[in-house]
Amino acid sequence: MPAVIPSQRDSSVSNPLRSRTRQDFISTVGNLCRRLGFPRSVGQIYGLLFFSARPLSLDEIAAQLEISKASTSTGARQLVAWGAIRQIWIPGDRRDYFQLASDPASMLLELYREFLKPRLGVAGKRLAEMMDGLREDLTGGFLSEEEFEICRKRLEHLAKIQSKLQSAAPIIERLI
Amino acid sequence: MPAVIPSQRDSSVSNPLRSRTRQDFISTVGNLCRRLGFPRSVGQIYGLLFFSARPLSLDEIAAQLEISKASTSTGARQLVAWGAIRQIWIPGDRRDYFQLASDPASMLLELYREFLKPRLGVAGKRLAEMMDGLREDLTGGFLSEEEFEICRKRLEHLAKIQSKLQSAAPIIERLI
DNA sequence: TAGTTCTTTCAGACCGTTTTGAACGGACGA
DNA sequence: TCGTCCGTTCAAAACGGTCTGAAAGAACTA
Repeated sequence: MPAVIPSQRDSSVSNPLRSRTRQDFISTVGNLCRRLGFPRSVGQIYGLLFFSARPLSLDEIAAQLEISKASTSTGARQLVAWGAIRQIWIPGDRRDYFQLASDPASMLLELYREFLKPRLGVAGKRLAEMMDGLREDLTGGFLSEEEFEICRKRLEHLAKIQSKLQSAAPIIERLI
Repeated sequence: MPAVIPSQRDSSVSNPLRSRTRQDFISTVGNLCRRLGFPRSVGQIYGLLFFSARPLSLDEIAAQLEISKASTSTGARQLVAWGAIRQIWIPGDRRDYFQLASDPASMLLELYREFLKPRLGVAGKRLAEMMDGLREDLTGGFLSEEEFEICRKRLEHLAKIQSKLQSAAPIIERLI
């Protein structure tokens, strides 16, 4: 029988569990994620690894955060996909270990490229389609001439903002 | 007894309700809001007013979107606070009318100023506090020397990113 | 002051998402 | 081939936040 659960590791190493700052950090990142529309657990995992000097296994992460292995598994894979953490293989150990990726800025870049950038492109197409649709609605008699003109102006204004943002994209990328 | 509910307005005006493009726009903005963590109804109201040539009353908005007056009231006030829409008083009419604010870009600016910018400032203070807390945890024996050093480096990296973003703030503001 | 009209507030219903325990599947060693 | 060890997937529960109907509030008229 196994002597202890994996999370109760060698206590000769000082236990970061007792660091209050670390707890703060974990819950802060957790809340940040929640506000951004991601699962809180994703942020917690990142926060835990941020304050961990060595790679942690799935079981260790789940035990220290007191969340299920299921959440840990999906959350960790999410973070790996974003380039926020790395999966480490330790020879002779069948477990997956996770470690913070070296550069937190690269994660920001990845998130930007995955979420914001594609949406900006889609938005441009979408706006163009809408302008066409608007014309059809006018000829179809679903809009008066006056309404069409106002909507057209507003859509064009939006399109201008969109192209401005899109042209700013390379600047932002370089910034990070 | 009232003859008709206020939303059933003079049908001599061509009815934008039948514009398919408009429906698309409303649901798109609604979904966008939902993804950003705001109520869908807020986006729907904005979308409706975006395609409306004249100011609409609370009742009209609620009726056209088929949502409750309660949601409409809170949502509209939210949008007014962001500068996205304006409240119009029509002499001799006690109802509140709402109209799209002239400049959608100014709403972006307002949202940026209200949400992103203050958070950046708070984040800076927070990181500084954490650095202090980390030192305390070290002297308190809750962290080993090695762990402290690693965490310190990472926190400093974050702080660098934070200050970079904060210094970029004026650039973004000028962009919009 | 009573009555009307319109907006806001609030407790509870409701909905979508995250989280969980349990079952599954794959890889390894004996 | 069996038993063990891990990671993933799945249905269902739990949670958090929005939406609603009803009641209260505010502003005005007669």
